[in-house]
Amino acid sequence: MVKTKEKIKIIIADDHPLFRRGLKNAFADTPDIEVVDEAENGDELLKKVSSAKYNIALVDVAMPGKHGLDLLKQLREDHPKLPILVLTVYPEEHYAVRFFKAGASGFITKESSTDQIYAAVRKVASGGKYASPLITEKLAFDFGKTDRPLHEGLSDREHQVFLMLAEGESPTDIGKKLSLSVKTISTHRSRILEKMQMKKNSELIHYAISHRLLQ
Amino acid sequence: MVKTKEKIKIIIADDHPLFRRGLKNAFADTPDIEVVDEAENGDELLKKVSSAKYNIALVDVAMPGKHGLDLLKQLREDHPKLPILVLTVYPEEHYAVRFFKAGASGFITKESSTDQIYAAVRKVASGGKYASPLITEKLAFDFGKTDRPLHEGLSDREHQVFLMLAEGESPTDIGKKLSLSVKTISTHRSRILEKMQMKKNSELIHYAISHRLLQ
DNA sequence: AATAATATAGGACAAACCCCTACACTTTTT
DNA sequence: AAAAAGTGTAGGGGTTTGTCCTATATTATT
Repeated sequence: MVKTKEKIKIIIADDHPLFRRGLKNAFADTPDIEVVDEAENGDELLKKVSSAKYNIALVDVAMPGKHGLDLLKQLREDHPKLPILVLTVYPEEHYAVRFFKAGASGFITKESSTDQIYAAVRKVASGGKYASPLITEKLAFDFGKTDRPLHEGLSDREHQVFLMLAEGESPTDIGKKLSLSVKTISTHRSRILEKMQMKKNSELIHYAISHRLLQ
Repeated sequence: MVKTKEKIKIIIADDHPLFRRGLKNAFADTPDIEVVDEAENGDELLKKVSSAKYNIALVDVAMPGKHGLDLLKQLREDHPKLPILVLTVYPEEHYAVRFFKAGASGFITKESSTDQIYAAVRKVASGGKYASPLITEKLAFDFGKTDRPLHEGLSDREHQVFLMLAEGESPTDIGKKLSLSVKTISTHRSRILEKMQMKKNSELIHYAISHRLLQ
C-alpha cells in the first residue's frame, strides 16, 4: 500500500556494546526500522538526542551516569515529543508504573524476543503506548488508585511505623518506643504493606532507600 | 605456533536473546572463532555441554534455573577440561575472585568491548587465564590482604545465602530453594552476621544496596 | 598429619512474628 | 443523619525464626 515508506529511525542507548550490537543486528532484519545512532550512557544520549533526528529513543534505564527516572524525566523535558521506549533487565512490574507516569511510551524487558521488540517499536513510533500483557494488567489494576507516591497514602501513625520498619527496627522495639502493643505494630505493618502493595519488610527498606526517606 | 587453522568452537549461554545475538554477530567477524551452539539457561547448557564438543563455554552466570557458582561448579565437575569464560553484569571486582576459585578460566563483564571479548576467548582457548586489567590489579592488590570488604570474607555458601537474605527472602524459602534445612540457613545466617559484624538482616540489605551487590 | 574452616542439621525452647478478628473512635461519603 | 470507610488499638492462636549447643563429614590450610 505504501511505496516510499519512511523508515522509523531509532537511537539506542545501552551501556553494553554487545547488547547494542544484538539490537542493531535484530533491526537489520526489518525493512521499516533503522538504528541510526547509539549511546552508551545517559549523558551521551541526552547530547545526541538534541539533534532531533530520531523517531524513537530505545533506552536502557540502568546505565552508568545519568539513568533511571532522572534520565527519563530529563529526556521528556528536553524533548517532549520524542517517544521513549524503556528497556530494563528486571521484570519489574513495580517500576513500570513509575516509568509510564514519568512519560515513557513503552516498557519492555531485555528478555523479550525480537518480535516483541519490533512490535513495541512500531506501536510506539506510531504514537501509541506499549506494555507487555503482564504490565498492562498491573497498570489497569493500579489505575483506580492514587497518583501520589505510595508512601503518601499512609496515615501519620502508619508512616511513622513504616520508617521504623524500614530502618530495620523490630516490631517489638517499635512497640516499646511507642508504648504500643506488638500487636498494634503488627496491624499497622499489615496495612502499610497492603497500601504499598508489598509483601515483605525488605521491600519497605528498598523503597525507603530508593526514595531517600531514611537518614 | 598453530599451523592448522582449527576454529575455536564456543557455546554461549545467556538468557537474553538479544545479547546472544550480539555475541554471535560479534564472533561472525572473527576468522578463528565460531559460535556453534547456544543455551538460554543453565540446565540447557549442562545438557548440551555433555553431548557435543566445544572448546569453550562462554557463560552468563546470572540466568534463571541453575546459575552462578553452582552452575560453574557443576560444569567444572562434569567437564574438568572445558575452559569456562564467565560473563557477568555485576561490578567485577566484587565477584571475580570467587569465580576464579571455583574454576573459571576467565572473567569479563558485559560492558566489555568486542575486542576484549575476542582476546579473552583466545587466551582461554589456548589454556590460559583471562582477567581484565582492573581485576588483575585487584587480585594483586588483595594478595597483600589489606582491609577487604566485609563480604569477601564469606565462604561461597555464605555469600549465596547473604545475597538471598539481602533480597529479603525468608530462611524458609531459601532453605527450599537450596534444598537445605532451615536450620542450616539459620546457621549460615549467624556466621554471616558474625563475620560482617552485624546484628540484623536489615543491615545486610543496606550493605548490599550500598555496595551494589544486588542487581 | 594435624588443625582449622566449611557445610550440614538435629534438639529444645524462647522469642518474635503473622493472620484473623474485634472494637471504639473519627472522618468521609451518600 | 445514616452508612461507609479509615484509623488506632490490641488479643488469640499458630507459625516461623532465632539461639545455643552439639555433631559429623568434607575441604582447606599449615
